[in-house]
Amino acid sequence: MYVKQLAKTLGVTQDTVRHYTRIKLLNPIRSQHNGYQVYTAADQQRLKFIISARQLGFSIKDIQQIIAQSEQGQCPCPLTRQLIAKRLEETEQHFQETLKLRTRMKAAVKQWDKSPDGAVSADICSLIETFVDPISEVKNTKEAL
Amino acid sequence: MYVKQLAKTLGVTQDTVRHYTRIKLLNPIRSQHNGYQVYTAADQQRLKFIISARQLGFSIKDIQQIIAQSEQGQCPCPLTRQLIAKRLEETEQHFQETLKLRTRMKAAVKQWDKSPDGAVSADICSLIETFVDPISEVKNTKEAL
DNA sequence: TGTTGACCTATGTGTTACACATAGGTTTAT
DNA sequence: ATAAACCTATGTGTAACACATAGGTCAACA
Repeated sequence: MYVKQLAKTLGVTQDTVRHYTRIKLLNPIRSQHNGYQVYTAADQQRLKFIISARQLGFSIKDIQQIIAQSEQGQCPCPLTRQLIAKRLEETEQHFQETLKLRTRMKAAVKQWDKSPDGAVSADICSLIETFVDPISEVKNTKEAL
Repeated sequence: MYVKQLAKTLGVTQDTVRHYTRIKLLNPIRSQHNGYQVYTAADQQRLKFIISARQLGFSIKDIQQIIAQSEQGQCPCPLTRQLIAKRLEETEQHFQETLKLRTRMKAAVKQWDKSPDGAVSADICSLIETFVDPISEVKNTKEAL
C-alpha cells in the first residue's frame, strides 16, 4: 500500500502520513522496485491508533512514548492516564484563554460598531488604541474599592 | 534605551522585542558605539500598539498591514474592522474545537476511571483504543434513526 | 518499441510567534 | 590591567503538519 491509499483509507492527508513516517512513528518499507514507501497492515493499525490518540489531545511525543513503552512489553495504560491528566490541564488553560480572547474580541467589535473611524493622528489605529477591555476594567474597578 | 529596558517597561520578554525587531515591526537604531539596538520613544509607542493589537487577537501580519496603511497616511480603521471580523470567526471556530476537545478528554478520563489497565495484547493501549466518544455516539445514534 | 500525458512520489522548505542556547562584547570594580 | 557580572546579537529549535518543486512511474496509444 502506498501513501495515497493509506491516507485515503484512514481519512488523513498524505502529508500527515509522510510526516509520521519522517519522525519514525510509521515504519514503512522502501520498495526496491521504485523507491516508494510501502505501508503494511501494521502501519495501518498504528496510524489508526495515532489518529485516535491525537483526537484525545495527546501530543505526538506522548504517542511516541506510549508506543515505545508498549513495544517494550510494558502496559502503557498508567502512562496514558498520567499524560492525559497533564494534557487536560493544559487544554483547560487553553480553553479559558480562548474564551477570554473571544469575549474580548466580541466586546471590541461591539464597541467599534458605535465608534467612527478615527482621524489619522499621531496614533496608528484609534480603534485599537482606545479599546478598553471590559473584563480588566471590572477587575481594576473591584480592586480599586 | 536598550532591549532589556524596553522589554521590562512594557512587560514583555527581550525575545519578543528582538523578534519584532527582526521582522521590522520595530526599527531601532544601531549604536555606533557598541552595536546594540537603541530603541526610541517611537519604538516604545509602536510596541505598545502591537501588544494591544495582539491582545485583541490580531496576527502579526495583520498588525504589519495596519501599520503599513497607517504609515501611508490612510486611516487603517476599515481594515482593522475587516480583519477582526475574520479573526473573530477563526477564534470562534477554535473555541468550539477546544470546547469539544475538552469535553472529549473529560469523558475519557471519566470512562477510564472505571476501567482497569488493559492487558498487553496485540493492541497498543487498550484505554485509547476502546474509548468511545459520547458526542459522536449521540450523533451516530441520531443519524441511525 | 517508443512516447506522451496523467498520476504519483520523495524531499526541501515554509508556517506562527516567539523561546532557548551559544558566543562574545561591555561595564564596573579592583 | 584584569576579573566578574552583565548584557547583547544571532543561530537554531519548537508543533504538526502544508505547500512547492522536481522528478519518477504507469498505462495507453502510435
